[in-house]
Amino acid sequence: MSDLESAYRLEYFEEEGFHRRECVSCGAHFWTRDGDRETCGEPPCEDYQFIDNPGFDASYSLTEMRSAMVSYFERAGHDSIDPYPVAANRWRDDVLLTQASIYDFQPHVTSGASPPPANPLVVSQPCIRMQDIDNVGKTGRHTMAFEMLGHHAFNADEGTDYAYDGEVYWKDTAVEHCEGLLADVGVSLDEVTFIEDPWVGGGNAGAAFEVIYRGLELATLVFMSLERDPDGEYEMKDGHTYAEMDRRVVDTGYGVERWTWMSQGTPTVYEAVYPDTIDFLKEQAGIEHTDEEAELVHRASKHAGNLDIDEVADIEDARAGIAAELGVDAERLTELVAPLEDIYAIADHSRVLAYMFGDGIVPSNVGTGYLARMVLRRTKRLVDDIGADVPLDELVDMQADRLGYENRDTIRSIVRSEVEKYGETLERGGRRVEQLAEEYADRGEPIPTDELIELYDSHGIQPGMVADIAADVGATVDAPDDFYSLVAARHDDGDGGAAGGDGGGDDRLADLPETETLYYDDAYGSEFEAVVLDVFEREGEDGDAAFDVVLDQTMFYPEGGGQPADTGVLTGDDHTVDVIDVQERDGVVLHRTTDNPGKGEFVRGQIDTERRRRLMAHHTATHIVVYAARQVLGEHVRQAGAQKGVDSSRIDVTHYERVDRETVKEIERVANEIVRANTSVQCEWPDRHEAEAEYGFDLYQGGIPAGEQIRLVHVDDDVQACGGTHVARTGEIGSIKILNAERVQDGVERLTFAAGAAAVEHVQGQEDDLRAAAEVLDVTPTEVPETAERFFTEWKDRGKTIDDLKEQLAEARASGGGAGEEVDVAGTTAVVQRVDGDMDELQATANALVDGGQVAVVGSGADGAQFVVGVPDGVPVNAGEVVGELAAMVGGGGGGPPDFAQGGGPDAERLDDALSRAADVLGDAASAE
RNA sequence: GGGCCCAUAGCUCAGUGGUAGAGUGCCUCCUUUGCAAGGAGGAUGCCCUGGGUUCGAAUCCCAGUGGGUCCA
Repeated sequence: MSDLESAYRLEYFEEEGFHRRECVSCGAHFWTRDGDRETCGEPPCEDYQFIDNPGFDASYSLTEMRSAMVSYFERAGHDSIDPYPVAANRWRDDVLLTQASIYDFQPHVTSGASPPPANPLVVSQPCIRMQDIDNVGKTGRHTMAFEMLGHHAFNADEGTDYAYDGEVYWKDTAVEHCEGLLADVGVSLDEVTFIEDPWVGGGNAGAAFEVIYRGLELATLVFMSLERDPDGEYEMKDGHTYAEMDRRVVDTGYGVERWTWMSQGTPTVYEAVYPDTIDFLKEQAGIEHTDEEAELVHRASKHAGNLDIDEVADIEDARAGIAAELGVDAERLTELVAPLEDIYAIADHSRVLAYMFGDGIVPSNVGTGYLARMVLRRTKRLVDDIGADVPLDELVDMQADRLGYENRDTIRSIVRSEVEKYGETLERGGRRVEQLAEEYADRGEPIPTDELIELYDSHGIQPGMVADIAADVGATVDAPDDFYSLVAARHDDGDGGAAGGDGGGDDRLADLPETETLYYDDAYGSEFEAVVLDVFEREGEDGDAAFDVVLDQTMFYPEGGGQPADTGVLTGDDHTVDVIDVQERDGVVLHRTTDNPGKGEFVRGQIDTERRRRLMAHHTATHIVVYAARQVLGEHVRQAGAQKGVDSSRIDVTHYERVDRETVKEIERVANEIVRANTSVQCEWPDRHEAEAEYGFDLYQGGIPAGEQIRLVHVDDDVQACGGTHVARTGEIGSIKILNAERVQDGVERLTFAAGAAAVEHVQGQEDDLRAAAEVLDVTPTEVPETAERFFTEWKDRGKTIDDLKEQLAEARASGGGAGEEVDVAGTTAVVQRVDGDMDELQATANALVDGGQVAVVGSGADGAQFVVGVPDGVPVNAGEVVGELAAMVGGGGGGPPDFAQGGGPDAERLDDALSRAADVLGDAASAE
């Protein structure tokens, strides 16, 4: 088994007189032009050496740095392409955020299935790395948001089957380009080291260099040339073996922020990248340092590189170490530095939010929306902590402005709405915590861990916040160090094994040719002729026999893209079989039938045209509704899921507020305008990259198709990648009726609508309902709302009147006397009375009797047999026991407090028997006391 | 996509299978005409909706609706 050592011996290094050295501090191997060099140059082996000592000839702003770098690579033969969105899930479904420039080309380009937009190319790609969130502000070099400038080349062996072939350039040229750029900005190449650092990721691997200059990693050059293979000859650090591929990808990453920082030599990267924001925040937070303090902060920053929480066990210790080195008190250092760290983090987080909202992410409890919400809340807390009185939307807007986003109004409005939601959460939580804290403070106990977990998991309140509030009322908190892992444990319920794959797997299927699809040529066609290529016998739903029929060509649309399958029949010479479902597997269309049409037979297919027309109308209408929603709600609206149907369809769209009734009507109005405009619906199959370049990633509303060509559907100004069947002109839809808007997730609104005939049917159905209601009320439909309201208030008033009357009746009964049997129990008069009313009436009567100083036993036969027993204060009879015995006689049970109890049973005929024995029961109960 | 929590007076919320509550706001009266005043009395309610269990459900179970929150 060989290692990668030979992969690092480049001809370029040989020619240029490089030396391979081993770092005396960490043992890493590196290449350098300086034969005397002993360390690799990267912290912790060396400190930063460029602070106050800029490493380039000139000082660059971020924008200047980016354009200098891009133009260098353009001169070196690269095509520059526009960056992709930070929301990577807009073109791939395996990750949420863009974390590197290579993400732009995964998975289809790196796998060789699609050609790159240019080759070689350079791109300055905005990236977000959530995993760095705790380092931001502290290390001086970490940012969550950054631009990774990558120059990429995609190489493949001649004669291979990939979407690109031939050798563009490989390791030597890549390193040469890197040094060229460094020299171009004035770096003395003797000071640069190339550390060998094998790279592994996503099933691929390869040699890689970290490029270090004056203590800072300025670039990583990755040479992806291996793929996972159990028999491979290279064993990598992940423990798997890898083998050489027949394609090779140059994947480089240059941190534009770090280059900017290097050019300026400021104490932190943040001051180089966001000088205006930092000054602004310092001013708002009222931070002023004496010369001596400023000097201390300045010196401390040179050591901040060692504060990486991923590598330092305890950040307090690490800071204490720095303080000791500077000869100051650790506490004093923290006091000075902490607010600055917060300010740095705020600047960075605001940029993250600007990217996220600018690229159309909507805050939510799921996906990227959740990440955005977390960042926003954290940022809001930091702003509050430093005591700056600046609305968060303003800070984010400053960044959005700088980044050149055009949807700044939407961004601001999203941020405001989200800050408000957070405020409500905090207020709600605060009240809850106060109560809890008082409770535990009274008992002199700390708030226990499981209460904290509950508060966090269900109400979003951090333990730190609980502690703050608790302290106000003198309560303490029992917060363990492993708090967050306890929360995580609560979510682990040992998820069951993955669902088994769907059997099938016939080799026969793999041998069949792709089915020729006729539905794209003529969406209105309904009849076709075909040859049965093969028939697979399957087990149907109820164990009945079912068949998957493969034809050479078909007009049946297989389920896909949220559009259900067509149904219909296949007719042969002897018999006709029903097609009940249609699915597609690797280009082969499977027609699920109830009978076997016979392999090799010649059949005529006929699809259910009424069903198909309705599905087409709904599908085109779906595009229109999304488009209308974007017009009305804003550009951030994206389709988050869709299901077409025959009677109605639904689409889920992202939006940061509830869609109210007025807005629904507006969307409906715009949608119907497009219908009435009767514009034609066009389909085309352009090259994927050309389509992306022209229309952007908004194309992929309904999912991301594979392949070099994609199918685009144009409806009015709307363009989407879509594989469905559509009507030819929007007018054919007739009308669109939005039936309902519901919030399916936070930030996702579901619009249910009907199109064409289905829309009319729904309106008719609703009118039927309204007329039925009007008939019951005996008014015209227009008078229904008013009448309903009048009836409802009248009904409520009557309820109150009835309650009053019942009470009066009860009092009359109680004072009228005579109606009931009176007996003496323990020196008090007891009244046993039958009153055939409901429970309220019985209770009122009993209350009235008790108020008169009498024991009450009231029974009713109105709804089964029911009793209420009331006992005045001081009479030694347990009402609950009496009721229990009486109720038992009618086959039921009962109970209640000793002074007032209820009970009953189903045996109404025995009610009088039970009442007649009530006196005895009372007597027994009294003597038992 | 999954987990958890919540829904009761206009508002904020208690409520333990047995007669629906508090604080605040509201109305009336009194006191005082002094700043978030004091006193007395009064009205508040489809206890989210629909099923189920039970003699009896605001309370327990199931489903739905609406909201919150954590995780991937």
